Amino acid sequence: MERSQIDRVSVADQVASILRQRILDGELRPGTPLQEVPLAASLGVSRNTMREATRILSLEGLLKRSIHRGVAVSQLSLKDVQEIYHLRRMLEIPAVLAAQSSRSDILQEIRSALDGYERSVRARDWLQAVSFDLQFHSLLIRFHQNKRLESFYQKLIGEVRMGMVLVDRTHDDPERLIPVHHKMYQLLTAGKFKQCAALLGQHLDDSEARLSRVMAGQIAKSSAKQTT
Amino acid sequence: MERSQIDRVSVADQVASILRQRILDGELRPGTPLQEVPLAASLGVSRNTMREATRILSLEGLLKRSIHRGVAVSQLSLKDVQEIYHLRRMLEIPAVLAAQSSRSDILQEIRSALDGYERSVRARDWLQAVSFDLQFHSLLIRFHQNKRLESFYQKLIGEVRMGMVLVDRTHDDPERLIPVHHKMYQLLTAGKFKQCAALLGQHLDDSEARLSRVMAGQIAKSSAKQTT
DNA sequence: CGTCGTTGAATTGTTCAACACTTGACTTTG
DNA sequence: CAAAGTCAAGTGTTGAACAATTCAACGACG
Repeated sequence: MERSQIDRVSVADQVASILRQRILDGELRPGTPLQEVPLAASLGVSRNTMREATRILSLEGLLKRSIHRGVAVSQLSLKDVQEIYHLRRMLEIPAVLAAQSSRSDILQEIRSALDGYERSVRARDWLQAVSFDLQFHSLLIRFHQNKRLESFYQKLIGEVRMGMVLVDRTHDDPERLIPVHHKMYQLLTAGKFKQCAALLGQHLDDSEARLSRVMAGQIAKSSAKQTT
Repeated sequence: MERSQIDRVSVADQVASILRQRILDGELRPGTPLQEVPLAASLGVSRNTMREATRILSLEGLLKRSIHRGVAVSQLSLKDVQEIYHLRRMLEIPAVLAAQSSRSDILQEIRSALDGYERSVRARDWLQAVSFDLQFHSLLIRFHQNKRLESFYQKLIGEVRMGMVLVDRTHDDPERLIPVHHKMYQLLTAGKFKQCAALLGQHLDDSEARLSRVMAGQIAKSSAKQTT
């Protein structure tokens, strides 16, 4: 295991980060079982360290642990999607309402997330586009100025992203979402928080519907055993 | 380590539960350092298992992990208290507003938490009183019918409780809180959700102020090194 | 023919012992 | 008295071993 500079985090944390990345990038798809020995060997760490890493990710909700049956990448159900979006509405909308134009630092970051999103969409980089989209929303949460809330929200976003990367790029048009985000940004800078909140609410409804469709297809596919 | 029946949870989870209990009961006070070897030995488990347990609790926020410096029971700052109560208001008040008298199952549980609270106060059992108080509020969150929210809230309540058990029983009158909770229950059963939410808001402000006072004293005490 | 133990390999759960690395306190030195 | 060096204690990580459990294959039995 390489150590370029001074580690300020444990190896277990690093391993967790690597796996988290792979899950969120869709490289490890929901349902995929992870075996301790081969995985630990492939990353050049001991089994104990790997166990700590999987423990971290299972507490984050990205992995599901069944005793004596190993861990597997979590699979969202439709109910999960409902739950998550209920929370997103509950957290993001008040965030926007509590926003203040004075927080130009956050607004600026939102702006650059927006730019990054447009760039990624034009470059057809779906993965990066999803990242910027979710970063846009994460930044809204920052208006609450609450660390605990941010980390909880981040956990939710991780779960959303796990499903998002499975979206069929050919049938889903990411370009469609640019104007909505742009409009929200404009309303924010103009101090029209209520209008922005209303638009955000619609956007979240739309987003939920889209993700639900994906998950429904995904669940159907996984329940049909081997039909290659 | 005794195993009475069929374990459906790992030893690490059990150890985590034991430590969680000790922290929430005030047996392990904020700031207390935990050493792996003696602790593992005293509970009859290996160091690795103990590490998994502390990993769990540190992700729950009950323990603080400093690399190469060990773990210690978390110490809430005044800012932490503010953050937590901001969240409590943000979650509990909408919960009450989303309540429905039809959920008589929850209402009934609230009722019994209330009864338990009164009983504990009369029995001068401060620890149990705190438990019932916090259970009362946890039940309100149930109106959201959202598992993720419940577990997040439970984490917050754990942190609150860690501070609550340090309250000076002699200077603080737990009996004072009975009428407020009683009134909230009445308003709930009567379907007067808005009034209930308003009262809850006041109650939370009061509760925050009280806890802040405790924490301020606690922090002052811990910053003054040895002055016995 | 199908159901129910039995067996056994594979995998996870847990322990143990060792070593590397970091920290903090103590000691030495200029 | 401050800066550098020394050292013990504690954490981070490893590797190997053993126990416990699961799962699938197999065969006995009704």
